[in-house]
Amino acid sequence: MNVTLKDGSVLALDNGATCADAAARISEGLLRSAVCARVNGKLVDLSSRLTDGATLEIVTLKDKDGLDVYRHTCSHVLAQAVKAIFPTCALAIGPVIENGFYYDIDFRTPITMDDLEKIEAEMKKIIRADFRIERTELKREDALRIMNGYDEPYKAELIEAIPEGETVSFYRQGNFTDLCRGPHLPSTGRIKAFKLTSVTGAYWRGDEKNKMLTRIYGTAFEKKADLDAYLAALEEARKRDHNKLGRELGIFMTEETIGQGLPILMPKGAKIMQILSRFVEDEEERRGFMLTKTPYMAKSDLYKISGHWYHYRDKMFVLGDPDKEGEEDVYALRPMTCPFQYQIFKNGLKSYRDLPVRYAETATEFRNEASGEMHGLIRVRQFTLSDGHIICTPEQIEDEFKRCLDLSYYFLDCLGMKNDVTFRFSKRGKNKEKYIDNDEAWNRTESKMKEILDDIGLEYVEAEDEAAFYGPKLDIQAKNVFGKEDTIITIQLDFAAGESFDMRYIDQNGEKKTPFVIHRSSIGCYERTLAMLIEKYAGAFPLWIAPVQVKILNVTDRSLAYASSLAEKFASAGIRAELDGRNEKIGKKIRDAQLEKVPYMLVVGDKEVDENTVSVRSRKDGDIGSMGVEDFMSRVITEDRTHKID
RNA sequence: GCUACUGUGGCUCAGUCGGUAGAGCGGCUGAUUCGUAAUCAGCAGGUCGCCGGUUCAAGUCCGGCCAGUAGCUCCA
Repeated sequence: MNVTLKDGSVLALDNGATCADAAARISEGLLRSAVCARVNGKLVDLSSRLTDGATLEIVTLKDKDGLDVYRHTCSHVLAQAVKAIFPTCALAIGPVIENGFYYDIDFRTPITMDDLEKIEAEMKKIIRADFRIERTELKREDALRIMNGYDEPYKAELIEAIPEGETVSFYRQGNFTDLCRGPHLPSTGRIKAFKLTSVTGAYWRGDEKNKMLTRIYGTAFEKKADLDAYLAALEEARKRDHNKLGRELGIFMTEETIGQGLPILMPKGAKIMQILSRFVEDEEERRGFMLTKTPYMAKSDLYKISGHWYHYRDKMFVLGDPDKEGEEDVYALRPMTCPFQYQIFKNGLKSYRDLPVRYAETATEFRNEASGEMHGLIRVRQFTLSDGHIICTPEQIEDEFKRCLDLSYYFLDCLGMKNDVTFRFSKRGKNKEKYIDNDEAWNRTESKMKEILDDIGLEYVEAEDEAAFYGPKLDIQAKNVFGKEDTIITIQLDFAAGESFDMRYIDQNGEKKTPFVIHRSSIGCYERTLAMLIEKYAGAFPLWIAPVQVKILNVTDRSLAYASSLAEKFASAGIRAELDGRNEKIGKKIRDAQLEKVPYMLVVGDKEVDENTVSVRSRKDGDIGSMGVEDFMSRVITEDRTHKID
């Protein structure tokens, strides 16, 4: 029989030949590095038999799929080791993830990090034993009986989800057998470098109503050196953690007597937020937005109209007891700005000529997040959102949506984050209780958004069950140093607000019409965006964002008066400068300014005083020589105005 | 909220078998006036997260609470 290889050549093989036989025919080296095979585009074991006319590609660790198979086998080795040490535990699932794998296990008794070492040792034994890994297939009913017999309720539940009459596959290595679709490495000895990285909890099937299982995370690489490099890179990334760096740099702090999720922005953090919000407000104004300032709280009645009282109340800070007091006495801190800005639209009759109306607000909002969900500046209970709403005619949706995206993209560009984000089209899910019940409107709005996104040519992923309760969203996503993805900016279509808030405008024909609403953030929530910036730049912010742009360092007391006059001059020119007038050696002052990550340091001594110059040191390039004071100032002002990114 | 872990001067950490708290950095004071990543010396600073329990004795053991970290769930 013949099989076609990836390069188009044809390989003649004996009938009944396996993928491994084919690999051996190509080269011994390939057989040694082969992980699995891709036959007719489908990943299979090396031991699987080929058929005449198939297309074949031998997959190695150079291929991401190959690495995934390698790691998946590693998760089976983990399961085998765990079963050997804790025979009474029950296995759930053990998939591959972006940088490794995990296995969810019900230990039935708690385990600790110390147990990880024991498990790793057992895994090494299994790898050394080099068990052959064999695939077998069973009828669903037989598989179910066996799993129930082994007291593996999670596996049994997985099998139950498979349609009756189908066969399911198992993989056996030594005395251990696991339900698995495969494929796998040919033997356990092929694993060369792995490490178990953490142990945490995770709900069975991702549902908080289910039992919490123990999840063991691990990773594996082709070579020990690759594993070490990965672990070192992880260490390196953690040094950029905003939650650590942000505190060290005096950007924010928390205080337990104030409460969870309530960070204090210290002078430097507040400065950055002011720089950003001024910039955002000015640019929004240029693009036709009107600034509003609405109350931080409202009576429950308002949230009842918006629907938040029913869909969102457990996340709201409610003032007063709805059960005891008259409902009109119950207030709640705002979790969003929408219903407040709608009132502005409703104030006075609107004509189609007024539309689109664009409101923007630097809006502080409050959400009572569950206690375990807080994280530095990324997830907090009080935050300030560059919030805004566009009220427009249905015909204007497309243009307005594109303008919103363009604005956000402009801000991301100025922050240097344009290439760090991905786009997510968030749609309604199957759990319809979470969403406003109106299939027609959902279908219409979701297809409208898809049409717009495709027209722009945006690359995006579609996500089920991620929409707002009132409509679909375009979420702009970014990852933190731990690889965890969060939404930083969102643009949302809302088909319901116009009607529920009784918003109207008069059209060309003198008829009352209901407008459409777009919710949008332009630069996101300032706290979260700041967190991402800290991590991106490791605290060394571009000059235009840096809370301190210039540090003036006098060499001796003789140059203190000159240094001090420079500080005043810079301040009146709008340059954020600080004087370090301490009686310290210049080396010490430079070191401190470098650690503070100030973009420019000015060394001024007798020479500079005489010549009316400054000796400039850049945090990035070191000493860059001396220049006239005016020259330096115009350099800083230019970098600031043009939002230069290093 | 759930699972696991953590909490000792402002910061980073040490503190053995339960015997009454230690360092470096930082701060203050003094000396030094110095040219591109740490000058020297002296001094001060702690209800060991909080509350309770066991004990002759608790930073150390036990329980509860608070806060933090990672993950899960949820979300900007």
